[in-house]
Amino acid sequence: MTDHTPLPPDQLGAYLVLSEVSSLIEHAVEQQLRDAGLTVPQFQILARLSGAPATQLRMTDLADGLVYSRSGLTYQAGQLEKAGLVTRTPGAVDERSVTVTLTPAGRAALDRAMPGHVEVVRRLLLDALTPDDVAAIADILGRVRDRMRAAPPRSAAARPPRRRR
Amino acid sequence: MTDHTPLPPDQLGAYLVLSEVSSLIEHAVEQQLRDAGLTVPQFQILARLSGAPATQLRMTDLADGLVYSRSGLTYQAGQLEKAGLVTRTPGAVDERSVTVTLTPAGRAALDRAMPGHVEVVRRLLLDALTPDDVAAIADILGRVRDRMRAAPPRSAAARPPRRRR
DNA sequence: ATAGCTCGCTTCGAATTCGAAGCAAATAGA
DNA sequence: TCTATTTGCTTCGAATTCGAAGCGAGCTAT
Repeated sequence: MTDHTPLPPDQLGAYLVLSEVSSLIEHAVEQQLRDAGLTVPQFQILARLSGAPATQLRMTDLADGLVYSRSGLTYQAGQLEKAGLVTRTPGAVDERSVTVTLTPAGRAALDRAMPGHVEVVRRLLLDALTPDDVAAIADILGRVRDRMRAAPPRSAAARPPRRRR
Repeated sequence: MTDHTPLPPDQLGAYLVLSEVSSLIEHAVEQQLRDAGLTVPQFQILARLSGAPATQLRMTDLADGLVYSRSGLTYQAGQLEKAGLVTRTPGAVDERSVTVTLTPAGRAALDRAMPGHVEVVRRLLLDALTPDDVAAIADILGRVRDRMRAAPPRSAAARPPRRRR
């Protein structure tokens, strides 16, 4: 009953090493960002905003792309707002939506955190990669990502019908 | 002042796609394990125990390898013990250490969760990889991991001197 | 226009996370 | 040996996480 054909060792190994490396990087990044006074999710939010037109996005747009729970995003947006790194204003067209905008202070915080962030990623990951490696990673994992994104990952399929009492 | 030579786009891309893919996999795995009544850290602990001699390890051995805080491990070990999946006994040789042992119920829980786990990993990751891809991932990320493990990642260097008052 | 759904976000409570501090056993140094 | 340090783990409090439930705005079909 517990059959399901176990994974071949090499496939298992590839999976494990992928998890391990990204865990280690994430934890190192977390550590570094702590020194800069930001958490990982906060940094990700600011980074996304900084790349958006007019440095603003709706909550929903932030949620996609960030692998994050809705309520967690609300919480972190609140934290960022409290810290003055971001403003939340009612959506222009849709009264329900909320537009999150990067403030100058937010930009500054990001600029302050970024060099250390880059340094960590470079030291832990990039310096160990040849240009060919970089290309291979981008190619292979890019295909994997596209495949995963195609079959809706988390937000979709969620929200079961929601029957009314 | 904010210089530090930004990352070349291809390197940045490789980093981002790596993070993204592993995040997506982790969240999918999390979801699947939830159905099996386990959390990710619990599953990882059980999995490591199942592969250890006599299916037992000391807390410290568990801590290394798992990217996890000490106290978090204590917490999860407590949960697993409460659920009867694991026992904690004082270490045989060193009175301070704690030996964690997989129980038959723990083994059963793992056996119950594993097929679904494998299925998710296969569907999301492995089915998208050619044998060459698998080899490339293992090779490249294996090198990265070794390099990271060489320069102590988290447990080491921690514990600053701890001066006595 | 209006009832009933969907959508975007927030609130809620419970569970989990972390780092710092604490404790006791082991070990090293004198 | 006896004192100081290190080591292995737990406890503590605060912060963050999640999913479920809630709320009101917007659609849609009648």
